[in-house]
Amino acid sequence: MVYTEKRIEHALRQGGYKITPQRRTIINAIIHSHEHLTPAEIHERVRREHPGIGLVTIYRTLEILAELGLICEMHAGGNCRSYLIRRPSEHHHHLICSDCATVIDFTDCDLGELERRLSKETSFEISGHLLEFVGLCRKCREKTMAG
Amino acid sequence: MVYTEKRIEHALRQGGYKITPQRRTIINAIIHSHEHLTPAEIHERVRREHPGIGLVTIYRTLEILAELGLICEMHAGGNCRSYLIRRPSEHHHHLICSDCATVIDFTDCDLGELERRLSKETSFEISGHLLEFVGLCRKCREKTMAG
DNA sequence: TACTAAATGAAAAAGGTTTTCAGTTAGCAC
DNA sequence: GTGCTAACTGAAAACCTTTTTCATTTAGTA
Ligand SMILES: [Mn+2]
Ligand SMILES: [Mn+2]
Ligand SMILES: [Zn+2]
Ligand SMILES: [Zn+2]
Repeated sequence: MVYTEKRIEHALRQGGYKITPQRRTIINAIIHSHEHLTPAEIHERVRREHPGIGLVTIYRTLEILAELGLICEMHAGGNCRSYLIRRPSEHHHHLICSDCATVIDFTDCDLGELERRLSKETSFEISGHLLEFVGLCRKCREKTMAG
Repeated sequence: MVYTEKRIEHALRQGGYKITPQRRTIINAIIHSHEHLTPAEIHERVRREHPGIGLVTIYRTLEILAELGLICEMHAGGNCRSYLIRRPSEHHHHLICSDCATVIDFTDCDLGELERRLSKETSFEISGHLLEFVGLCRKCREKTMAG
């Protein structure tokens, strides 16, 4: 199941939220990006099509979309959240170099069994997970050796 | 191998950093807490013993300790980082309720094989990982059903 | 004891996020 | 269509966390 524009609008209506031009534009920006976007980045993109839109509106819309489980919130280092549309087929994780911040995506996390066990033990209904590995990439390791 | 005060001080010296009363107090606060502490929380605790210490000093010390790999940096929701001393024996992860923010710790993540494979495929030297599950706890599920 | 690089704290600056509020609009009833 | 109302928007201000700057102090060493 992939979240299309239509589906997302339906979910919004279900939740008692209105469909506004601003929200449509924001949703589109997130759907059409395969990158994790920060609120500021989304604002920048949305502005091209909808100048005058406020950054506040981005925040408010993101909050609703996250609450409805339509987008994933990510927390990387620093203090920048970023958001990605929830695409089950593109579920992925990150391997991050702690030195140069290079990011490598990987898709197979294989956490199903762990998830089932945790769910059973804790009575949680688990809806998602965040997995990140941190380490040193080859370049940075070689740099360290040399220095 | 557990990070004791002595060991941490040794690591600091190795790195060319000085041991100050302020740093000692900060390290102690982190060592003696089994909770994840935010910089502000650490400041609050450290103040009791060392009034007048600046929040800046907390930030600067945390940066060094993280750089030396002596503490783990965590990124939960919101924009609050938190830190925990690195205790290999207490390596753990979180299951977080997206509604009421209840946190349940779990220890067995079993990511060794995945880590080895990623390391091989990417030539990264992996030093750590972050794993969090998000879902709804029983109480919140029941609340939703009822409402 | 004297020296120097490193560390500290106050204050200001910088970011990111949230709140407030007056004006606007989507969705619905008629 | 017309009107109504709750929801939404944008500007500005408030809020919080984190970083930078700079004058002063201190740890570690000679
Ligand atoms: Mn990615
Ligand atoms: Mn914990
Ligand atoms: Zn690197
Ligand atoms: Zn809950």
